[in-house]
Amino acid sequence: MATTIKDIAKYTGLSISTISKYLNGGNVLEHNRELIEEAIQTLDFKVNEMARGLRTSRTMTVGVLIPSLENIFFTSIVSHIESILLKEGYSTIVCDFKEDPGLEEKKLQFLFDKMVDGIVLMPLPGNDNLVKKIIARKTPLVLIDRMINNVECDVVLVDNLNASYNAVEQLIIRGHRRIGIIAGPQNIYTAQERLKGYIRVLEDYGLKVDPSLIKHGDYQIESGYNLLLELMKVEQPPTAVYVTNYEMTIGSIIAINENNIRIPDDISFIGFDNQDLARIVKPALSIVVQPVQQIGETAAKILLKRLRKDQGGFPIVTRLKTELLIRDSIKNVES
Amino acid sequence: MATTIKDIAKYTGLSISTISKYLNGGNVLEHNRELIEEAIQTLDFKVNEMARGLRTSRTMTVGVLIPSLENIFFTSIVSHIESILLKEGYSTIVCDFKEDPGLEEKKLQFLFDKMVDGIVLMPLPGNDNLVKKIIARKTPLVLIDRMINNVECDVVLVDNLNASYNAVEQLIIRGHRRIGIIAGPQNIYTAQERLKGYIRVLEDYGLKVDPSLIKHGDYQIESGYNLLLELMKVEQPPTAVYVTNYEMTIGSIIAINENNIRIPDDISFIGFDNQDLARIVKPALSIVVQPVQQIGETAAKILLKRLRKDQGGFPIVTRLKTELLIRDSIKNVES
DNA sequence: CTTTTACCGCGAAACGTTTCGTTTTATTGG
DNA sequence: CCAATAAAACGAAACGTTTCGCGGTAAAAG
Repeated sequence: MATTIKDIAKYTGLSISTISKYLNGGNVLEHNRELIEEAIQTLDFKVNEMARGLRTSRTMTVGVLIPSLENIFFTSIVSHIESILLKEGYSTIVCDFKEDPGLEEKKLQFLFDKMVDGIVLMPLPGNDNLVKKIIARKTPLVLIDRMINNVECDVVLVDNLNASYNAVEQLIIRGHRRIGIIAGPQNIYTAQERLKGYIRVLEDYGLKVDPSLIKHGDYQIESGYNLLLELMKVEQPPTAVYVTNYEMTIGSIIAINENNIRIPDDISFIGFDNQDLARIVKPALSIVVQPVQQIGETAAKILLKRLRKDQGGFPIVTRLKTELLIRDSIKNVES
Repeated sequence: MATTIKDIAKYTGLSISTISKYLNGGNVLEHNRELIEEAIQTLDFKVNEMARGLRTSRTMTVGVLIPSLENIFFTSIVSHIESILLKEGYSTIVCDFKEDPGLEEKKLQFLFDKMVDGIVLMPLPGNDNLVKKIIARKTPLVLIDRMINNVECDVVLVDNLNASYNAVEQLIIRGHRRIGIIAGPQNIYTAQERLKGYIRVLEDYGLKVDPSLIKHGDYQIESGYNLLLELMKVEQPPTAVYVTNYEMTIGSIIAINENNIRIPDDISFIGFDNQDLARIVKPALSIVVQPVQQIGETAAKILLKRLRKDQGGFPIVTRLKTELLIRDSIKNVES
C-alpha cells in the first residue's frame, strides 16, 4: 500500500541500508542525498513508525497523566506540552484519572502497555509507589505541580510558598489582621506549601496564627462553598480570606453571592488560578495566577532531554514564579 | 528484555502460532488454554503492539482533533471519549490546533503519519476539504459539534436550533419583545443553527425580527464584551439578551459588571454552556447546557463501530438535546 | 606510484507478531 | 478396529525498519 524504504531504494538504485542511513542522519554522497530526497518527495514516503519502533523499541509516544481533563489548569498545561513534543515528532497520549487513585494506577499500566517512551505525571498524594514503579522501569519521567518525598525525580513546580506569602502580604499591608485561609488537603504537597507561605508571612509580620481561621478543603467546589461559610461564622470572623485553588475559589464566590456577602466591604478576597474568573466576578477579583505555559514547556523540554538520554543535572527541580493580580476585591482597613 | 510470545511458547511447549491463535480468540484445547493462561500470568506477558501493528497495520490508536485544549467544553468531551476508547484498548492522541486552520491541517497530517486507526474531529469552518481528505483515505471519522455540507459522514451534534428556540421562548413567555442575540460566526454551522432557532421562535410568536438586535461575534471573550455593549447602545435597546457560546457569555458578563448594568433589572440574560458559570455569577444565570458526556460517549461508540468495520446505518447523524436551566437572570415584563 | 586511511554503500539478520498452508492429533462412523 | 473427517497445532514467510561488519573506492600520505 504505502510506499516503503524499499520503494525508495528501487527508485534511487541504492540499497535499503543506505536509505535507512540517510533517514537517520548518516552521511551520504551529495549526489545520492539529492536523489533520495527527490524520491521521498515524489513517492510521498513516510517512515513506518511501527516497523522502526519494533526494531528500536521506541514508540515516539509520551503519556501525560493528569487528575482531570475537566480542569482548565491541567489541560492548558497539557496543551503546551503537546505543542513542544509534537515538534520533535512525539505524540502525546493524554489520560485523566478523574481524581481516582485506582484509575491512576490502571491508566499508568495502560501507558506502560502502550510502551510510551516517557511520562509526564501529576501524581495524586499517597500514590508514591506508582512513581517509584515508573522510575524502576527506567521510563523517563517528569513530575508536575506536586513533589514526592524521598524520591529523586525531575519535577516542575510552582513556588507556592512565596505565592501565598506575597498574596497574604498584600492583605496585611492593607491593614488586615484576621485573615482566613481555605487551604487544600493536608497530604498534598502543593497545599502544604501554600499553607506554609500563609503562616510564614503572618509570623514575619508578628501576627498570631489563629487555627480557627485555617480551613482545609478537598480542592472541590463544594468545599470552597462550605468552608467560606464556616469562616464567616467563626466567633470573630476574618476581614479577608485567601482561597488556594481554582475550584474552591469558585465555590467561595458562589457562597458569597448566595448569602449576599459583599466584597470587599464584608470581606476582602484573593483567589487562585484563573484570570477570566478574576474579571467575570464583580468586583474584579484579586488572583494568584500560575504560569501554565511555562510549566508545560519546561516539563516538555526536560522530558525531551531525558528522551535524548541526557541525564545532565538530574534531578532537575524547576520552581516557577506565580503572578499576583491585584484588583478590586481588597479593602483598606484602618488600623 | 520483555517476555514475548516466544517465551510463552517455550514455557508451554506449544508453538508460537498456537499462542498467537489463542491471543486472537482462536480455539485451543482446554488443557492448553489453561497452560497458556498460566504462562502469561507468571511471565507477565503483554503483546507487543508495535509488532502486531506492523503485521496488521493497525495501531490501536485514535486521534482526537479539537480547536483548543483550553476550552472546557471541548476537553470534557474528550475526557468521555477517552474513557470509552480505553476500555477497548485504544489510546487517544489529543491534538488541538488553537483555532488555526493551518495548524489543523498540520496536526491532521501528524495523525496520519502516526497511522491512527480512526479520527474524531471538531472541524473549523471552511476546511471542508480536510474532511474530504480523511474520508478519501478511508480512515474512520466521526465529526463532532459541526456538520459539513455535501459530505456524508457520521456526526454527533446538538439540536442547536431547538436549544435556541426554547431559550428565547422563555424570554418571550416572560413578556420580552425586544430580544437581542449575540450569535456566532456566520460560516459556522452551529452558529447558523442557533441563530435560526432564535428567528424561528420570534416568527412563531409573531414578533418582528429586528436586524439591529442581531450581532455576530467570533466566539471569543472579547467579542462578547464588545457586542453586549453595542446592543445596549442600540436606539431602542433590548430588554433581554441571549448569548450563544461560553466565551462570549463570559465576555458579556464582564461587560455587564464593568458597566454597572444590572441583571435582570436592566437586562434579562441567557447564556451558554457552563453550569458553574451559572452559579458563580450573581444573580444566578440562566443557561443552555450542552450534554458533553453524551456527545463524547456517542462519538466514541460510533467510532468503535466503524473500527469494527461495521458500516451499519452510515451516515449516522446523532442530534442530542440540550438542557435549559432557568435561574434568576430573567425578569418578568408587564406587557 | 604505492600504501594507508577514510568514507560510503551493501547484504543479511533481527525485532515480535500474524497468517496461511500443511501436518498431526483427536473424534466419529462404519 | 480402521477409515474418514474434523479440529488443533505447527512451520515458515512476511510486515518495514535498523544495525553491524565487510568490501570497495577515492583521497591523503609517504
